[in-house]
Amino acid sequence: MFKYCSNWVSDKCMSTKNKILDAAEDLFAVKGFNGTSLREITSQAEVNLAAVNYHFGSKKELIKAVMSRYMNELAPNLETVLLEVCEQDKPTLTQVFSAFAEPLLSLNDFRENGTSNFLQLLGRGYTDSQGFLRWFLTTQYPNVIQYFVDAVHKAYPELSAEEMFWRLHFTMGTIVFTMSSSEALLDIAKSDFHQDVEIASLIEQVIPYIAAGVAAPVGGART
Amino acid sequence: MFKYCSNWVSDKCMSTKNKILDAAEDLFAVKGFNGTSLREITSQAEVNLAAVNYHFGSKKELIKAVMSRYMNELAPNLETVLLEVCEQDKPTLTQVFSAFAEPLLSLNDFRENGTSNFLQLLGRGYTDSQGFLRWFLTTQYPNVIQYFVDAVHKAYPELSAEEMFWRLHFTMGTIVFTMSSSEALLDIAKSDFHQDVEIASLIEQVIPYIAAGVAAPVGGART
DNA sequence: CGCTATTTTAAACGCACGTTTAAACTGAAT
DNA sequence: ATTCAGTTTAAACGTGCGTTTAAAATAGCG
Repeated sequence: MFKYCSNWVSDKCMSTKNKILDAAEDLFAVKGFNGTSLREITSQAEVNLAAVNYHFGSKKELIKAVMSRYMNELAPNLETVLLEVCEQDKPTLTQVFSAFAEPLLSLNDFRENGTSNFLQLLGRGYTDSQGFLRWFLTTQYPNVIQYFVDAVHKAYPELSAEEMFWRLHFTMGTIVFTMSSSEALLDIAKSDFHQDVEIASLIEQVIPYIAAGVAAPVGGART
Repeated sequence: MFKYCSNWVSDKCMSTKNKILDAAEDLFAVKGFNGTSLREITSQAEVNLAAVNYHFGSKKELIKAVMSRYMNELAPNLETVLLEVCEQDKPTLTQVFSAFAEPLLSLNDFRENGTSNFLQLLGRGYTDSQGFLRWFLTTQYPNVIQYFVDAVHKAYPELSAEEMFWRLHFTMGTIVFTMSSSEALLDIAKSDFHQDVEIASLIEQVIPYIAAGVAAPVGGART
């Protein structure tokens, strides 16, 4: 009775587990964690309702598993590119933020709609469930955050720790909010401007914005 | 049997209605709309469970009522200051965004913790309940949005409509996300930097960030 | 007061949720 | 063929939700 089994188990189990993860991911991204029931998930995954509790233990553990699948794929790549940026003498903020683009976009090879799904999940996790996912991410993947802070500091050393703290959270807000409502926004943009905006071009649009925001002069100077 | 009564009704009714609105506002801000039950609200308001459905008709209408109470207070003030900014020959983006500060902060005279409560509610409304509140706000208070767009356009006429659209949504994201997690962030800041950060100083911090973001050069120039 | 309209109350309704149970099934090793 | 761990299944459990009901309490007014 090896409940909550890991990845070495039989193919049949893997298939069910992954069917659940795939369905949960799609539904969580669109309707949020609280807004998605296990019955919806198991129905879309075409597995039995009890399978979630059998394989994952609880809904909360399923949420963690969905996020971990992405973070375990993404974290090493992010650490690599951020360290690369830090090797330069004087990186620019645009370089720092642009470094995120490639690892994020490569999530599309990992899963269909991987990039937008992951960013939407990130957005959900920050507002749903009273921040337990923020705790989960910051404790499970501290290196990514540390390397990022180091890179920003190297690009803009005049920024004090407090200002850095706030501006990085503003940036997180920009990304996370934009992506969690990206579906609606892309629809509006499509109908208003008759242009097909992809998630990649959205990332391109947001980089100059956050780079300029973080680069804003300190101490009340005016723009 | 005048159900769903308006404001001309007796004092007793007003009292119950307002007790519900006050309790609902506080709980919605902290736990979100989906995360707050009518039983929590009526318990905190010290009224009967059925009072919500008697006075407001449904939970959804209660949510609208909570938001309307703020927007009806805020919208005229915002329209005034934005029109004032527009009267200048060439307003700066910092002036445009700074114009929001005073009306937002005056919500603290309207209700205790009015500013942070309202901004948190705004954040909840954009991610909870699949955007029905976004529809509600944009259709009920279109002038505020229009005047704001006009002011930004006057401050930065080179910005194309598409870029304006995205940058304003990035800005919305920055504000809304920051404020919806402001409680947690202010706690972290307090323990990390041993400084007591108020909502007012948070607004001061965010204005240069978003002003610089919106002011970022167009067409892929580097910072 | 007595009548009426309004508000408050306690209780229940039906429903959907996450979770648990125990039996049925599966497939490989003995 | 039997055994048995691992997996799937149908059914149920208890809980909490938004909402409804009908009776009781309250206020306004002749």
